Amino acid sequence: MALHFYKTMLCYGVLPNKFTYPFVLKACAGIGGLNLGKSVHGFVVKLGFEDDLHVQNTMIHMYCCCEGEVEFARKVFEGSPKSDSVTWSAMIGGYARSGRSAEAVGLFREMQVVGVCPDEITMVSVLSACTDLGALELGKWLESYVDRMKITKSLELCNALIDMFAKCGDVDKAMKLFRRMSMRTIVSWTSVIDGLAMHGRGLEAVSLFDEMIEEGVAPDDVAFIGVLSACSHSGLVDKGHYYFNSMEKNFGIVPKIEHYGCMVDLLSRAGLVKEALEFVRNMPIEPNQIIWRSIITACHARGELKLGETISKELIKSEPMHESNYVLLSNIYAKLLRWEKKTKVREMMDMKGMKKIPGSTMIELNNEMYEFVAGDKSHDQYKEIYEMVDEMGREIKRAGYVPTTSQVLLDIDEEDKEDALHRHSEKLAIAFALLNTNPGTPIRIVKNLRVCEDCHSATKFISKVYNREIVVRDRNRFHHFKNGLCSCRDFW
DNA sequence: ATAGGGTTAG
Repeated sequence: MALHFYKTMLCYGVLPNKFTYPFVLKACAGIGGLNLGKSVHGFVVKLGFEDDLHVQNTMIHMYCCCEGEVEFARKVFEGSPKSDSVTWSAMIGGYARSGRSAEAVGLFREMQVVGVCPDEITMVSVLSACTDLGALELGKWLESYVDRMKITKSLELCNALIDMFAKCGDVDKAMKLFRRMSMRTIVSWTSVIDGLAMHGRGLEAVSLFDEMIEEGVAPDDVAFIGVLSACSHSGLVDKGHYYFNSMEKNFGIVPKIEHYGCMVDLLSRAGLVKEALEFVRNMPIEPNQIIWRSIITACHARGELKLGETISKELIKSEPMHESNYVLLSNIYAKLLRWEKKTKVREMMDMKGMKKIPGSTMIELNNEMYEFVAGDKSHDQYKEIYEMVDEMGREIKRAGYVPTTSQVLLDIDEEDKEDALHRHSEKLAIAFALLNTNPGTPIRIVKNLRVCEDCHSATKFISKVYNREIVVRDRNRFHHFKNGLCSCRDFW
């Protein structure tokens, strides 16, 4: 609409002024078309408004909203003669939304060096980057910074803090903040329910959801995803059915593919593979690949290997360029000890020029994020780290650990497989943490994929042998390892 | 007169 008026304005020969452009650029941002944005940018330059701070700020925002065009935004940002908190927030938010969280945090640090004061919106943007990184220490520092600088704790800022604490591994702190809030929206409730769900505290999540309804806050579709995934991560099958059925009946919310996905996941994880398949058959909408993958994972876990193989093959046919489909099939062959078939899957991937997404683990130490990938030797300390990994291996074996070699992708002999397992990124990160932190300090790591069976088992032993609490955030949820046990109770 | 922000299945 705004753009329509702008075009009409130009047609009639009425000259826009510098106040016009923020509106126009904002409309472009909403559409996200790069060419449109560029042509408006051209007009801005022609008319000489490019040095106006407001125009620049909206221009940065506009480029950030065009898919994958943060670099254009960065150019405008670099070229701005003046900047204020809005300029920096727009750029930091742009990086955060495009998954370039480390750069977002870096820019926030730069902002302080330059001496521009962040406001509550800047803090929301940098907090969401921090959440993505899983950097709890940074998050805590940001919270204290907000207090120190007397930045207004707006509702959105509180929500961002809750989400940060929950996703950085401290749900109890998230819960405390939530309880202290005077005003809460559905977003506040959902953030803390999701947080509890991720930590496997399903019963608490469910009771909070009930409390929300009692308080008269109507759940929306996102809140239902939260409560259903809480049921799924904690094996609350009956409760899951109850909430799913209540969606339409009591709240008039038509379940979407995500909700069906949660239900399939709930049944699959609970080991009810047949029921999950039955549920898929009766769904009124087409199941997607996510749903099939969660069934295959269940087949793998429950030993329904033939069924898993059949579905995997179908999935590869319909989505041949998705590497995780091959990984699932190859894991099934590994469990069947069909190494030749497993190698074939690997060859299929190679032929299509695909690679397994490398597993990586991040860890925060002394205000710095360190990233490890399997077999990584780029770190200064790598010799010590590998020695520590070997020592860890010896110590936990003595405590009863038996390596789970079936998930190693390569067809190599048992000893080499064990070796490959020892070089998994999380083991490197844990060794690095054991070397560089004081005894008894909890270790927090963030994985980009799901934690593998062997690392899960090894980490349990490490937590006992080295007397450390180890908190692992993987792609789906948290694992709190303590004294040889994991909070997921091996259910994940 | 104009600009930047929070929750989403595996």
